[in-house]
Amino acid sequence: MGDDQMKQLSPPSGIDISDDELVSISVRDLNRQLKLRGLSREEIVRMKQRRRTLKNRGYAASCRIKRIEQKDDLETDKVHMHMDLEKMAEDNDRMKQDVNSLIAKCEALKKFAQLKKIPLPPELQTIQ
Amino acid sequence: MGDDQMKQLSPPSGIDISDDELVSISVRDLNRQLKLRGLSREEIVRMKQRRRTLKNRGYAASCRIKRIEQKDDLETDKVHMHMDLEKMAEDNDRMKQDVNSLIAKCEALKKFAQLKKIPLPPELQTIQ
DNA sequence: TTGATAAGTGAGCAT
DNA sequence: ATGCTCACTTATCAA
Repeated sequence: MGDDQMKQLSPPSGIDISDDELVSISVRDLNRQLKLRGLSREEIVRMKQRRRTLKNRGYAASCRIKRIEQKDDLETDKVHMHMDLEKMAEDNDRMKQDVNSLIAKCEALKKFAQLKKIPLPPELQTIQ
Repeated sequence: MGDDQMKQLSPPSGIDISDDELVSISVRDLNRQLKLRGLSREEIVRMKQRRRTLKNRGYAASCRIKRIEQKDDLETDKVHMHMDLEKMAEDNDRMKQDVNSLIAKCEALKKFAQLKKIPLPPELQTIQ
């Protein structure tokens, strides 16, 4: 399996190509280069594996970034919903006050009618 | 660095102790065992390293589990807040209707008064 | 020494 | 082949 190049993948066997070049180059171009310089089958396999490893390194990084972003999104959502909830609760309180003051107002009007002995039509007798 | 035992940490050099035993045994007992059987300094170092690696494997696992749980918690919170928001929105709508019907009721009472030519005291003339 | 976590590696799955 | 994700290893930091 792995044997000589652990973190330092760079030039494994006399071929000078940087990690950056190796991951970006197309398969076609890579094959061309490998043939152009006469590399043994072993060396070709190793070069391909190095490429795959470098690719994997990148995939792992984006995977981590993605995970963090998703978590951030969830946390942002949470904050927003908290604000929405608070705003709605305020609206609710305000309206509860409105309802109470309107009920009081109707009561007062009806009290006034009673005081003046004015009979109200039945549909105006209920409150709410 | 690493050389012979990658995934298969178990018996690295003739000493029979399972992964499970090795991670659970105390440092004191481990040292006792290591001396009891005559292990070379090299073997002792490797055994210690194997123990550390096994421990780390466990830490990594709990780290993963923790991450998943935190995400689940966030998602659960989100669902709950969604429900709270909906419930509050309903309350809001209901109260909005209450306010409107109460306003209508007060209007009707005042209309009735006007119709009957009954003068209202000023504090009863405003609505809301 | 112990525990936690970020980065990197390989396995395995899906496209 | 490419990309993603899991489990594992290693390095590193904190307690």
